Amino acid sequence: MLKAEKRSNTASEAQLFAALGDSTRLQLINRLGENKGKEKYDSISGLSSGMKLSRQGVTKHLRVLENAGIVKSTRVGREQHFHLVPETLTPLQEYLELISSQWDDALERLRSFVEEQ
Amino acid sequence: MLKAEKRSNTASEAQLFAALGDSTRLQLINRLGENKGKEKYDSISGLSSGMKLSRQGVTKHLRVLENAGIVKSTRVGREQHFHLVPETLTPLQEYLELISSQWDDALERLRSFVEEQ
DNA sequence: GCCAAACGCAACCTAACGGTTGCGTTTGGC
DNA sequence: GCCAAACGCAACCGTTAGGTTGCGTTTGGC
Repeated sequence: MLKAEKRSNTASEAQLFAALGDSTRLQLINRLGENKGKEKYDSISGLSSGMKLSRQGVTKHLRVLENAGIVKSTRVGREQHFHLVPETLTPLQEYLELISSQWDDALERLRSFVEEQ
Repeated sequence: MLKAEKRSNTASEAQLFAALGDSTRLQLINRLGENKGKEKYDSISGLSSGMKLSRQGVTKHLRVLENAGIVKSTRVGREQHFHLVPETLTPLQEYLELISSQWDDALERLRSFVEEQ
């Protein structure tokens, strides 16, 4: 097998970050996190109630999250229930940690370089 | 002083995520991480060389990153040097961890609920 | 069996985004 | 002192994103 690329696929990470880059969608994620298991709130109508925008607006945002793999949905009768898929976000956590650690490493190299002078 | 909100400001987090939600900008961040301290690559022209888009295109992306606080710049003569500010990203790491932990908690509550039956 | 709830589809609109080009200004180096 | 490098500003363009409205369809409950 070929070795994995050093840096994973920035395209898919960009898609994930972009999906999180909207405050309405972050609100939806918050609601799904807080009300996990409470059926009343994880349907489209349930999630829409209390939001400022229309049901169709909420639907569009949920589709974005679903296309990114951040949520999944199941149909139950006439309702569609959504739930989080937090595993999808772990590559982002790793990426953010990588940036920080790279920066730390660079700082370390710089420090030792300076000390050698 | 007032206590901080339970959930930080989703608006600024959304802005940060949005700034990361573009593969060109992730590339720029990667370059700034890899070539930290190498002056040749942290200027606008340096960062533009090897990219597919024009210098002005790169400039616009750098401004987005700068407005979000992910990079900062300093003027040195006729060049503008950019560097990462990784601290800006820690709220995002915390947020992602919060989602995961919330989900775990909810799972735990569900499990104990089931076991009580 | 009928009505309302929950949803999908599609058209439409405006504003923002990603990108380019053209041109002017400051600055470094020979 | 002159030229080219590095950059800022502004106009422009096509596409996408966020949001609405209208209407049709499936489904649950009384």
